[in-house]
Amino acid sequence: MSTIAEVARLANVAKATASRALSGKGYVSEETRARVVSAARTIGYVVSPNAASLVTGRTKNVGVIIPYISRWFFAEVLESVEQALLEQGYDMTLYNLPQASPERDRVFEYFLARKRFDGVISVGVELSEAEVEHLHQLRRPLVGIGGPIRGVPTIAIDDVATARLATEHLLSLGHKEIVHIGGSQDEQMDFAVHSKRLIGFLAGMRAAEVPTSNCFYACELTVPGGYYLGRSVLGDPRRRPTAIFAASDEIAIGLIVAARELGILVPSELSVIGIDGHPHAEMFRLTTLEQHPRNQGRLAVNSLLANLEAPSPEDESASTILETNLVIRSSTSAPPAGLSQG
Amino acid sequence: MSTIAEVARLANVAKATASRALSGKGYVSEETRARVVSAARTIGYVVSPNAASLVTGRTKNVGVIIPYISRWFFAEVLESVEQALLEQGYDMTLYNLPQASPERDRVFEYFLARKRFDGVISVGVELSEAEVEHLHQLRRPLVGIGGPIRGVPTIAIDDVATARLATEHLLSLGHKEIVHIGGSQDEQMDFAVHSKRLIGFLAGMRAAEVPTSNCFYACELTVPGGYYLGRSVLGDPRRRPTAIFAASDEIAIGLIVAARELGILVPSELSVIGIDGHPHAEMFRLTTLEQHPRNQGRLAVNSLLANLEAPSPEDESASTILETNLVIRSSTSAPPAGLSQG
DNA sequence: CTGAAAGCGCTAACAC
DNA sequence: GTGTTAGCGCTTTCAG
Repeated sequence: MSTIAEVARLANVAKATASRALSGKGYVSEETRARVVSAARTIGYVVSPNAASLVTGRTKNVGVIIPYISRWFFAEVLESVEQALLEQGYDMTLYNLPQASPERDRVFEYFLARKRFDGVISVGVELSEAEVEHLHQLRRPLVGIGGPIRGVPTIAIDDVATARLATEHLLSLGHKEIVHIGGSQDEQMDFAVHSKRLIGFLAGMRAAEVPTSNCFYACELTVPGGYYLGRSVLGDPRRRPTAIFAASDEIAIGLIVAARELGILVPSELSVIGIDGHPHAEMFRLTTLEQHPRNQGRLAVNSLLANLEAPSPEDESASTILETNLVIRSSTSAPPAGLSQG
Repeated sequence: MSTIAEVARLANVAKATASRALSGKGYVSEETRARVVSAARTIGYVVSPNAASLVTGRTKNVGVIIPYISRWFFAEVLESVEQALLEQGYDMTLYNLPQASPERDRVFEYFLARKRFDGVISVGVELSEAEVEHLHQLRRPLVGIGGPIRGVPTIAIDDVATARLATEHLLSLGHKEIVHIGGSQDEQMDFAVHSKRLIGFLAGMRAAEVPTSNCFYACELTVPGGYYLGRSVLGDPRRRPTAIFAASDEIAIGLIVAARELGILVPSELSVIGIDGHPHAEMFRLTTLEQHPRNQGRLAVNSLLANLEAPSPEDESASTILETNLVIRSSTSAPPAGLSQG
């Protein structure tokens, strides 16, 4: 409602001075500044970022694109990103991107093209060449979370190494009958995460010279996905593994529910390890590798804002690979047969 | 990058004509319009909503305030709101409001005051008088989801009636030993939802003349919350109920996990009914009352945008109470003892 | 240190 | 139907 002109009038200064006093840019005497600030407070003045951005080019608004809101990992990233942005005075505009679709195209061609953002954070979205091109045309800093984007700094974990680590953990306990349950290799999405985790798993198994036939099953990356697959995989005692490496904690939780229904004790008869650090891990006796979504969110925001302050030239493709910490949230077990390894 | 002036030059018209052609407001000959549109496409022109909003007062941006992102109900509302807004060409700026805190104050006093929004949707947040006042001062339409806000239209379910319905469902199956597990009455938040559900529960019980001493327990509204409480409540066979009405599906799921660990069969030995319509209900044999979060989100957006088009005078406080449908997602059972009810 | 003036990109009156 | 003009609220030269 109130404009800077009113503040200026009330403080008996020019608009320019009021602007300087309020924004902190440029010289203003302490006395004048105090008068302006008090005038602003009196009439409840707040700058209009719209008007300001028209002249400065800065909007104090960051766009975030994300494929899911309700999956735990994404929700955590979102919360941390929003919080970090707010602390710096930035608004967060959210786009929940569907898979390839007309609506998705519209986000890139229309919404993101409106020059509304100082920068864009892309969370766990595999972008097409055309989409990356659209984003680069904005000439605004861009940060990815979850996987590489051409010419864009990225925060990510090393999926292959993480999967291998999880596998090695189970192997070190003496397990030989290990199964990996992850996303479908056909419906490859995100950053081929499904493949990478499978690759890491297989690498770990092969290094330990454990046979790997029939030891991979695919399902949806959700609790019910893991549950229904678990009922079928664990239902057959002949091919029942002693340990499972699940590609996400959601799958792992579903598997554990299925196992319990079948009377299989977790973890004594079946060890399960997942990836994420889900808050339900403890109650399900789930071992999990922490992915620290909140850290990833904060790192992304910091990186983006740093780039905004001091635009770096062309080393933009530098990516940050996070270290994964093996956190034993609960007791994984040695296999029932008690085979010792090495 | 490109401005409407360039489009105008390329199409050999004045800026105003280009504006009319592109926005569809005002008379433009079909021929001219085509020329302008093609010119715009050639140079990849997209209007700057910032500049436009400076003169029109409209921003094509809606602010959403919400207390949680990762809880299923809220995530669903958020997804549906975002989708509905996008369809209408609106951006969604998200504020994840913490409980009363300096950060929260800042959202109301600073972020929401920046005149950046055409309207605001408040999801499941109990607002203080001061906060409502701040919102009203924006002179922008405002819609609430989840509970009443003074002078604001609201989308909500009838919590008392819903709780009573759930209770009556259990009573009708013949249960007498029914317990209600909900949010703490001390940490009252949201819209006294905890109280309302307790009230509805007690009303149902009393109408059926079933005693209600020691039949309410409080916990956090999460899966672990329900789980840990369940371990203690169900661990004592002497006071074990035959049915539980949980204030949320998350609590209910946690309870079921605890029950299963204790060897209690669900639903044959213990019936559990929750509220929400959570996607995990089926795999946990959970009966649930649907709350239809996506519908609530869409209704809120429709109501808000309708108000934007044609601002209604002062009947703003009209609220929409959604009907709750009793959806039996899986089999609730009669109590083990098989007492039949008149 | 402060003021006057120009202009960011756009739309809304008002002429023609 | 279309062009001209003014101005939304702000920051930023450029004088003083």
